[in-house]
Amino acid sequence: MHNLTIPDYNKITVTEATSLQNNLKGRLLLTTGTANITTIAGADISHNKYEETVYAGIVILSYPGMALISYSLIQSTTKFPYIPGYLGFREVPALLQAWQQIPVKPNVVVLDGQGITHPRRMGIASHFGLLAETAAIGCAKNMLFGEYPALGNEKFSYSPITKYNELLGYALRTKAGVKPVFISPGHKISVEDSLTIMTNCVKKHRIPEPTRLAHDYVNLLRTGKLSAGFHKVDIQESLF
DNA sequence: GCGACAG
DNA sequence: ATCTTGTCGC
Repeated sequence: MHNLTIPDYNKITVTEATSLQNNLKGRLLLTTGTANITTIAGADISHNKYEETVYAGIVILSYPGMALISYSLIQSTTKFPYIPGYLGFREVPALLQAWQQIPVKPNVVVLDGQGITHPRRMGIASHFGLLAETAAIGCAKNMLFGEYPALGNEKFSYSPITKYNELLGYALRTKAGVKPVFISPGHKISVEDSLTIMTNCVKKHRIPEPTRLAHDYVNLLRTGKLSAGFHKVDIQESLF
């Protein structure tokens, strides 16, 4: 009585997609369940312009050390175009494929996009978290929904993202004088913990390590420098 | 109706 | 997102 069938995203219409988002949002859990986090993943998609082929990847790092442990890469295709507000329908299917070939799942996954800072609270992080049944956080480079007051120019300055007086996430300055990133919980995590966790993932770049490395690795797959599959990283090699 | 609009 | 050269700053 609570299970709904997930349709084929290659055939779904935008109207049906909106309906599914409204159904899925009722299942969101915005409290943190994971007591101790020792591993965190970053997920991202890469593709060549005008092509339906997508290169998906999930990298797993130690937390809070941020050392690369392993990564899962997969090549797939999508018919769903990029439409603001519906990113999950385009990227989640391929990401779930990459997720399935990971033998030991990470404690939390960081997605490149919004979590609940979305018109129907169903940004890609919430969408992925629900379907993969995992804790997930959205870390976006740009805003989609909500407002935030100006934040300080110093590193780690932050300000709340709200909509109709409801706290949805935080704008976080990861480097002094640089545009902030936008954090929001996806699923199975709280707004406050999302900010704390992402703050611990910041190293030397504007983009926190999980999605930054995921982006680098899916591009290595797309350009043929790495092969699809699950790979373990033996020693601390600093490819990036 | 108009403007905005993750990747 | 991808493409693409130079350039400014730490």
